[in-house]
Amino acid sequence: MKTEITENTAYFSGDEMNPEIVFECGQAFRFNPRDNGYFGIAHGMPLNVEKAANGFKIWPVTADAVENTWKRYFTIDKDYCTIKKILSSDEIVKEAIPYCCGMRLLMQEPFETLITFIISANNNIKRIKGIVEKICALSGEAVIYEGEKYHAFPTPAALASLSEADLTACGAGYRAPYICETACAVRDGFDLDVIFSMDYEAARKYLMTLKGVGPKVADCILLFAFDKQEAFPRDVWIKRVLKTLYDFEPKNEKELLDFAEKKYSGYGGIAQQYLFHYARVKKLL
DNA sequence: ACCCAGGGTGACG
DNA sequence: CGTCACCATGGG
Repeated sequence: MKTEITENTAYFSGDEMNPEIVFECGQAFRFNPRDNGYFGIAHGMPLNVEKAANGFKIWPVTADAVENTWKRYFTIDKDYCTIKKILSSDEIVKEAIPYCCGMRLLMQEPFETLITFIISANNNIKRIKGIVEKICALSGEAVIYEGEKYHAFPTPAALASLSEADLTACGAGYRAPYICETACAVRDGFDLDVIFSMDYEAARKYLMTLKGVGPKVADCILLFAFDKQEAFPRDVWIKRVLKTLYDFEPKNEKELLDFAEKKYSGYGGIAQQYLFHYARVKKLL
């Protein structure tokens, strides 16, 4: 996509981007509707995101932040037009694509993605958002924007300093000890950035050594923070889609990954995201 | 009261 | 390797 910066606003054009789909599709939990777009905190900075001519705009930004942070966050170099063409060879994804106009996968911060998807286990999106906001208010650094106070997602050290009781009070339920243990592990040296240089299989195993991270959560983290497009998170919705639309019920992990690889030629994660959104808006049982 | 939500853990074959 | 009870919380 093309980038243009005027004042404190950056415009990206050349490919569709729909903030509503991007932020309501269950990959990110800290952006909410505001005016004609969405507003949230990412990388410790406040950000508005809105549709614009053949693309979208974000503000307030500096040229530095656009170059070093936001281009990457929004994966603006990824060409969804081509990906859609490839995925259209599957008739069922082809039917889902029109419902997903402007969908993009983000590259979110690894630690935030790790913790929020631990919270996502056996939970629903509305409640996940509530829990995350409470945790941020409790231990995230304050961010002031237009006179209002917001909070960054906590650092590993800040989150690790909370007690299980603190997290339970935020509504984390039985996931509280998982969050504590995993936050401590990262604070004490578990390296998340090394995952960028690992292949999908190795990265998945590595993440699953953390408490509260199983196969599905690991796939979400790999897809939504590390851009590992082979990841194929399998939640209750996707299980329904595969059964209802493909008459397919995988017996094990390998059978599912082979299916995804064959059907979606390396873009399983993106196909999955289209199907997830499609299933939800169509309320597929 | 029951069922569900972007599931994982630990125990047991 | 597969199965299964159990886990907390709030909304339908």
